[in-house]
Amino acid sequence: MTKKEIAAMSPAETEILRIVWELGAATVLEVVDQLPPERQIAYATVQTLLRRLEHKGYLKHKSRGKAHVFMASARKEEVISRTVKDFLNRLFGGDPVPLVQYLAEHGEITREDIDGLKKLIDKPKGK
Amino acid sequence: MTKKEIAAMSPAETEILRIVWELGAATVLEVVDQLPPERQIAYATVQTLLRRLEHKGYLKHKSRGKAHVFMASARKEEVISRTVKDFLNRLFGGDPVPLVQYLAEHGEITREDIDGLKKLIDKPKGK
DNA sequence: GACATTCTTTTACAAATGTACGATATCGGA
DNA sequence: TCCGATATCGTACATTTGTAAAAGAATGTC
Repeated sequence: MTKKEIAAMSPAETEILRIVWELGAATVLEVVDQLPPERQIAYATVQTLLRRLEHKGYLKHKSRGKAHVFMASARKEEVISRTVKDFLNRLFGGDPVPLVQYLAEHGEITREDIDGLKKLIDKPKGK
Repeated sequence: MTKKEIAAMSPAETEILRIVWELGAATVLEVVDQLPPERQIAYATVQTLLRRLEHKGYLKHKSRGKAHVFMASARKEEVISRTVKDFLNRLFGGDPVPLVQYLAEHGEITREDIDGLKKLIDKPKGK
């Protein structure tokens, strides 16, 4: 625990958070329904994960009827930034090139994707 | 634990493994010396991590004098593949494009990197 | 208003993780 | 051969993680 403002999340939590992001806002059940078929975990488990994410500051919730609707609390951009950076540091010592290289070599990204990226770089965003 | 042949490694372990890969082969002390300054953990801790990595099948060791020299046991390519895939699944639902996009937007990868990638894609490797 | 239904809260618990101390073994010298 | 310096081994232990059952509360329905 270095000096991280916000507690890191576990892999399982990460997946749940992603689903909430995807849905914008979601109840426990909605998250459960969104889990990939090869990953069936109990309703109660998802609930625990959501609660933990809220504790850690990633999510907040409000009530809709009896159900809790969870939604992002921390800025997604920032969370992704920290998470990717951390991953990169641990697996590649911080150098992103081997990662992207890996993706390219394994056909995970296509030519078109790359052309798109080029545009992104040429035209620095948000300026 | 789905049906993974080899036990997943923890973040801390991942970092240690990367260092061993980087050095090719290394004693505990050599790994310790390679840790980034902002991450100072005790000799004994590194030892434990190395031991655990060996147990899980990522490393093996042989003795050089009194010291153990650790080196890769599992195929690096494969380990990276699994690790990246898992990360991608959890944080981006498996889609690599947002990840690379993030890297591009944040100046983590440059124009040149991208041009290099293009070559990789155009010329499918190992064929 | 009693019930079944649907949610949340509380509580649990084994396994994994992060971190490290103390005891023991080994090696190179004096 | 005894000593100090190095290393490893065994062990420990508080947290976090992954997973979930059980108990309690709110709701819509006859």
